[in-house]
Amino acid sequence: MEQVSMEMKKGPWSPDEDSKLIHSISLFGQGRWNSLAHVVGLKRSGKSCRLRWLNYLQPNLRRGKITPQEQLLILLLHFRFGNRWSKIAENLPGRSDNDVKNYWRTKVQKHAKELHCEINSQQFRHFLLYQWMPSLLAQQIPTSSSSELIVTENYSPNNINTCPNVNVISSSMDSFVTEDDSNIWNNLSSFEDGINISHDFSTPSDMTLYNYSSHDEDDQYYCHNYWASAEMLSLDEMDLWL
DNA sequence: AACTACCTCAACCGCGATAGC
DNA sequence: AGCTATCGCGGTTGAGGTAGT
Repeated sequence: MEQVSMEMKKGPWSPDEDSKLIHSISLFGQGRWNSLAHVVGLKRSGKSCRLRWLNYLQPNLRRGKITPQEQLLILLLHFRFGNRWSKIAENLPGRSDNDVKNYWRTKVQKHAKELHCEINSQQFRHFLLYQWMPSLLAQQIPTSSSSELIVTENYSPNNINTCPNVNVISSSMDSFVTEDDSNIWNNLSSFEDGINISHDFSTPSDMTLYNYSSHDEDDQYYCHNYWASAEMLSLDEMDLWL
């Protein structure tokens, strides 16, 4: 049973408490959180220590705004994992499950509320797939002279090459890939083999092909695809996040 | 400048899973 | 097998900051 005592301190951590916890972890490593707190005289529960370390003190944590590429990953991964924030956070280097959870609550749920629809409704999934995610994807463009995002609706196995109802959204972004972002970009660029994404051919009516292409100053051509449906975004055959 | 509304995010809680005795 | 301690997760809260009026 987690130790509950009147002596346990709650609320915001002081710099002194932080340094005590860091010192303790440097000596004994993570785990046995109650003991860690005790040996350096921290009047905090093990639970509180663990949370402070994972969400704030860990040296590899990223601070600041969730970038568009991180937002896109969160949306994609939420289709697959649902509210399993820690699972989603595993794929966002330097972000904690709390960061992901906070983003979802403050941004995504807010959008759903503004649209007067349930977060898990078909209507909101369509909004994510056809508006929000394409707009985020359009910001994922590496240094390039031109680029375009093509959204093809009403996909079926028979019209894969006919591309009806093509909308072209032009966009450009001069400085996308930074040192810190490169890892995330590597994840996104794996969509170039987007045909690997499995899907249910028996119900293809709302399947969508997201095709993102660009070329740089040297005329090197980039093409990234992924398939998605409003019902699900199944990435089962991708080993990217497994 | 003062007030209010909104936003962000750190921190808490409850609960289930797991490990160890 | 049953009990206790610990861990980890998801849901929620609220303090502090910021933007708008």
